[in-house]
Amino acid sequence: MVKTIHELDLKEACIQAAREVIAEQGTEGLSLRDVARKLGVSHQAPYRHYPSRDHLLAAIMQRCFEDFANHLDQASQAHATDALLGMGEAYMRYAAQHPLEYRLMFGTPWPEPAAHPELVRHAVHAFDLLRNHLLQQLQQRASAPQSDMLALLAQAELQALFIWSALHGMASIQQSNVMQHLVLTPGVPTQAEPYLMGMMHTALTQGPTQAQASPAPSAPAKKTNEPS
Amino acid sequence: MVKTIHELDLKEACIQAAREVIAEQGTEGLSLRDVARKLGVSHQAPYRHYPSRDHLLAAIMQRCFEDFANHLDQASQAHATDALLGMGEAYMRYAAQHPLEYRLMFGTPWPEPAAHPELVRHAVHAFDLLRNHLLQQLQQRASAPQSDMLALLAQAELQALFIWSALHGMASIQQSNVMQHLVLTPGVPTQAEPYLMGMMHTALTQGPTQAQASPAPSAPAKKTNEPS
DNA sequence: CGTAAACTGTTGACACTGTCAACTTCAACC
DNA sequence: GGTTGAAGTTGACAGTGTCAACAGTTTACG
Repeated sequence: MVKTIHELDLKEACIQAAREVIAEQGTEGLSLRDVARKLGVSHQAPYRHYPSRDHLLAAIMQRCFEDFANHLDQASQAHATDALLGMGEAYMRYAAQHPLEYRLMFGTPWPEPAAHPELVRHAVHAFDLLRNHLLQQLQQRASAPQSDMLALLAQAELQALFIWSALHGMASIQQSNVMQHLVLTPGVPTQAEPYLMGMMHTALTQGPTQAQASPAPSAPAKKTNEPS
Repeated sequence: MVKTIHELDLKEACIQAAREVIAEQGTEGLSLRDVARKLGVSHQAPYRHYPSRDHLLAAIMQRCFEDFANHLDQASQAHATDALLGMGEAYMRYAAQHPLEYRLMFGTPWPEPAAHPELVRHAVHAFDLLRNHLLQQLQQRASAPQSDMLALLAQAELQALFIWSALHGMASIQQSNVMQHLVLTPGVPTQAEPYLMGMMHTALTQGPTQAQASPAPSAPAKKTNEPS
């Protein structure tokens, strides 16, 4: 039995084969024995490189996060006039073009988080891209040169979480089959995404209003940023 | 062998037992044989009432959607001053208190959508609650009595999708273990949710701005609503 | 009433999965 | 040359969803 299959080492080939399976059948349909068959090796061969199925999954998720971060970074640099809008569109584009990878990253219950520190590092990096960009933008607009650096950072993080929430929420909803059954007014499904972008833009330039109601009082009504 | 277990019929008992398993071990850990053992019946007994594991899952999801819709409806009525804010808080509260049920509804790849029309009906109902409330609110604010009913509906749907996206996104992120590893500025995690509510409020009262950029032109820049 | 059908539940099997344990190569190194 | 360690193979075990054939009970109907 010729074994011309491992041009690259098995460890790498496993990831590649597994990603193909995932792109076809989704995360749930992935089985170690399947990738082994696909590579023409015994069902225990992958087990020699990954201690468990979850470890292989973690490795794949890590790759996806790398790709995703690169995708975002590239787009923000290409879209010079409004890098933020560029990142937002890139985010949605990635989710639309790689639905199963996206679901793998953000929709799958993670394997024990402590056991895969590398995975966490790569996942956090994608978020940092967004946060740093927002921080930089806030610093440019801030009138005083060093106006409470920590407050600016917190501001950027809140904005980043808001943006991420809105984008992820819409991407997630568009993928879930629920959307197709909603019986919406004709133009709405295609308008939803640009509308969301517009709403985000409004909120980001105006800042929050009438925040708290019943829950914990926490801080005494954080000052909002008002550029111009 | 006494069979005192079926006070209710097995069909109902299955759902109840399965929900317990899900609340303990998550959706992935659910097995028909497990609920059968838990009920003291043979492994094929549940199979007599549900054609497959997916059908049982669909039945449970349906229940969850009922509970969820009731939760939202109750909250919106209780919070008379600002029903919309009430629904938003209720949404986040439900997600926080029933994380696994929430994940089951919105984070699990659905079984064949066409095979479970009842499920779709109940899922859509929760969305309709939000949409109808927004429509009613828009109608109250509209100056002209019948100012293009269809446009108002579309407006309500866009707003509903925006709200849903933001809420679902934040809920989903808070559950994903990623949030815990982000190393945020101290106050931020607790401020994130009220901040999001404030941003949503701003966007809803102001309307979208600077929507389109590069993608499809589509409609000629829909007019935004500007109350007052 | 009696019989047949329908429903509900049981047992046994099959293919499939992840994972453990023991076995074979086989190259590298002192 | 013998030892060691890694890489890969085979075989087994428990667990799963699902199919098929069987048994008990309830219901329907002539």
